[in-house]
Amino acid sequence: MSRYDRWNAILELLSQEGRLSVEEAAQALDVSTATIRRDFDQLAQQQMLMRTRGGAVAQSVSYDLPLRYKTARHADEKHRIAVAAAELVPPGAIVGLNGGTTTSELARTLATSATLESGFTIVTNALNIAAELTVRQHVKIVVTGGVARPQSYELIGPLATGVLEQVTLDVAFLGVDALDVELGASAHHEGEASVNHLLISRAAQVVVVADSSKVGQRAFSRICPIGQIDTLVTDGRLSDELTGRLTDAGVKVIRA
Amino acid sequence: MSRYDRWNAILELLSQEGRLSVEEAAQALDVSTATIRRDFDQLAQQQMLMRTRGGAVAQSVSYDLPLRYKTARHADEKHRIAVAAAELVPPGAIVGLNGGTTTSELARTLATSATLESGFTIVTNALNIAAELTVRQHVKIVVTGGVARPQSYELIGPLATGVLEQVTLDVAFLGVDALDVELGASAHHEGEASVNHLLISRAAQVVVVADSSKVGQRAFSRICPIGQIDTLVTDGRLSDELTGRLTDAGVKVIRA
DNA sequence: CCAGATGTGATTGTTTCTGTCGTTTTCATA
DNA sequence: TATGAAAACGACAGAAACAATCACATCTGG
Repeated sequence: MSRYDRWNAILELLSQEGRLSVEEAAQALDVSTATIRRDFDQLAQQQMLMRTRGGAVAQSVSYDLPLRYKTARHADEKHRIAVAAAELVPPGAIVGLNGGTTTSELARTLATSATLESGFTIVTNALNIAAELTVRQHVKIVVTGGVARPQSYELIGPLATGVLEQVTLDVAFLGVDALDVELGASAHHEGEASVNHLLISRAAQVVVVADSSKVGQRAFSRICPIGQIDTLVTDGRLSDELTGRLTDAGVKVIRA
Repeated sequence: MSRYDRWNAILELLSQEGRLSVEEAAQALDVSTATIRRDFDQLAQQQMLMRTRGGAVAQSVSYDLPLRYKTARHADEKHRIAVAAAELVPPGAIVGLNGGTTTSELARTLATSATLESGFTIVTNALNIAAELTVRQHVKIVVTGGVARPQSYELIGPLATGVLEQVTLDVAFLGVDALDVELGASAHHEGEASVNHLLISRAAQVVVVADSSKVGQRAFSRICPIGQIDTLVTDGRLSDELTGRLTDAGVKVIRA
């Protein structure tokens, strides 16, 4: 049983009862109280719960805490990509993020970054990112409106574009389904592509974050041509050939 | 039982009675009078109550509890309220929901309701509700944009109002911090009150959902006068006297 | 197979909380 | 104003919870 399983179990218990004592948790999960204390502290650090003397209380108004400790595919690559991308953000910046697993990981990394402790702003159309980071006091979360799309948690449609037209971003991080030198960035869903297109058009700088398996692929709906992309942050597995072609097209490639 | 639980209980007793003696509190919570005195002093320091010799009295307006005190309160009442409120929604309706624990419970109830299996639409400014219900295929989720407020997960500000102006609702369910016959509905935070005000102004029918402890209370910022409220769904503990006064004011009261 | 990193449990000293007890302050009444 | 009872305060002690540390087990990549 990994630590993440235990964390999930703790959050599960906590969401049922509203509060949980160190002793109870230790018995329920069959570990020592020292471990539970460590877990509580770490979860509290992530704003998942509130520490009290002798236990912990549920933090948010939502009973159903997000189950964020899944063991995902390419987790390691995504994490490295996120760390490298986070370094591009100066304190106080206004950052745009669309939906996707890589951008979600990036959002977490940004929220826990030491250099950004003084605060910054995230503008996003991804519900999961917004819901997860809302509890962090030093991050201002601005959400586009719109209709929620179940598969990706992204908000799309005219309401989303209406809000995006009213904001300006320092840098937009774009998670994509596919990135091709000729076609540019693309997504599976035309509604997402449309909103993502508008998101990057509001940004002074456009950074695509994608693991190397996405590069060279094409998806149904085009987001933007390759020329609008300033930077690509990907993992080290990207071939030198693809890297060269992207660089020739004017994209700065960072292989984390 | 942690100190925060005790503080919760003290504030709970205090809001019911209006005043509370050291001796009463010590008996009710089964701790020494010394502890109660310490608690009273600490709560007074946080402006949660006013100290008197031998006891404490409630503040005139209720403040937003700091997050750390909050535990799942009145879970059972909230569930019954949610079930009763859900019966007011016909299939295919467009339903507005603001943030709060009661409306969150209502959202879950609506999503699992058998009579609504054919589908309906939720318009909300509550991130937690949106994030939780997005996965349900038969519910269309429309989210207002805006800036996320950590304490309540509500989206507020001009971006939120901009989106709300573009929609029309069949029925709006309003979770409130306080409901008073003279003052109407009110919230702790002026930004929330403003958005909530707009939400109900877009609705053909306005239903307030609140457990009985909220009725007769007043909070900082007014949402709307009592005349704009069509129905109140609350729990069975609401006194006949308060029920009568609300009915006289034109509000249909449902005690679940 | 080893070196290093990570996670867990036990031990030990430290902090925090709470109740008791004695003293001081406050308030009502004579 | 004096007085006595109730309330509040301050100091102390015991208990519970916590933090720091160390030792051991497990895992991982070379």
